[in-house]
Amino acid sequence: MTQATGVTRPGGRTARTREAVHAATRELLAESADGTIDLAAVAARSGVHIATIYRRWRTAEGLIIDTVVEDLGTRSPLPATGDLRADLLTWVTNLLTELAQPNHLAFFRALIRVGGERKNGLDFVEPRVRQMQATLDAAGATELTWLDVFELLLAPSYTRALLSIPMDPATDATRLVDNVIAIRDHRAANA
Amino acid sequence: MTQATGVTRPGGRTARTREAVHAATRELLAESADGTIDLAAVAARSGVHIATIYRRWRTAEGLIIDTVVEDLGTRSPLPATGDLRADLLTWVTNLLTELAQPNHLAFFRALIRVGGERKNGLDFVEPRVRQMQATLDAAGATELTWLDVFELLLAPSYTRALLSIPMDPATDATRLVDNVIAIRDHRAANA
DNA sequence: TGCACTAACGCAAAATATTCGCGCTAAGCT
DNA sequence: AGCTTAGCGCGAATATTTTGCGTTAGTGCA
Repeated sequence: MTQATGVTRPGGRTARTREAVHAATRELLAESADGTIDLAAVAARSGVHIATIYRRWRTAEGLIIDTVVEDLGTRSPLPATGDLRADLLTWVTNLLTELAQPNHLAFFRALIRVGGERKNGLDFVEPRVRQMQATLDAAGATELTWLDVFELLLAPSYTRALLSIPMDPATDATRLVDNVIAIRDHRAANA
Repeated sequence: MTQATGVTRPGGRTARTREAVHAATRELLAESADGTIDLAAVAARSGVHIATIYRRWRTAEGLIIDTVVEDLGTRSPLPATGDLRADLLTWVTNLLTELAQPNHLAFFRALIRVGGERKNGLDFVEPRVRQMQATLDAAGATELTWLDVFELLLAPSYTRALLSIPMDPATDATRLVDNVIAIRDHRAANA
């Protein structure tokens, strides 16, 4: 025996397969109106056999998550100028605008379908929250934590998008951010 | 022609079928660990042919929503004593406790899967919000609207449950309610 | 560099899941 | 009581997902 068993082979053909399927998924997701993709179509467009897709990603949701998460890494950094209100406003406005895009909604929808079974959903939200922490630190907002950001900004934004409750990025972002500021001031006063 | 066409027939056999399927769904949902049900199992337990289930409810999600929504009507009323903080605390603590139950989680998950395609998700949340409005009115909290309740209490609670982010009903309910009170005070001061 | 080992793939068949066509039963109207 | 047809059961057709098996090609080691 010249090689240990159970070793993965991420390079070569496997990498090409992965990239081809991801590309096809991105395209079909962009064309999809309801954030759903047909695995048979992914197989046809990517040239990868459908059985391979089922074996590697198990479900359409898993494939969507895997694909979109890859994109999330290549985001523009968040503002951290020290002006908490302005920074948050920029961030939330961007978020609400993005959530109108069907593929981001598809991502979160897929995430929820997978739910708590395989991964902790927090693992996906955490990178965003981590970036946000830098904005909080720059503003010296020691009264606020990532949990506040999650509860006051992320959760309402995503939930409204998921339930198709219509929203106006400018107006809604302002109210949500005002809430954060009010809570911060309230805690600072009671400290 | 002695009868107009296109008339539905909700009584008799149709009603019996509906009830049998609902009962089977409730049972299987209670037994299910991940909030998923097998339509073949529903058909077997209810004695209703599986083709009928597919025809009437289209998908497992539709069936789950239809079943759980029926139960939601038979809830205990919310407290509306005029003590806003106490009332909200009772309500949110109950909500967080309920969300730990798998079948309620299954409901919301199914709701999101159906998403914006068939119904407006707000239609399901609206009854809860309407009840909550009575609590707000009793406390004379004119600074707050249903949207604030949705954004500050409902959205964070559901999102945390959906993403399997662990929570402690007592601690988390307190913080969420404190946020609402702080925002109310803040708006009252700036009025 | 070449060889041994086997992970990952393609293919086709099997197993499940979903939809459809058709006749029959019985709900609801007159 | 009679007539019409919505809604159901049944079985077949179609679509989706899984599995077994032979082949191809990464990867470590001599």
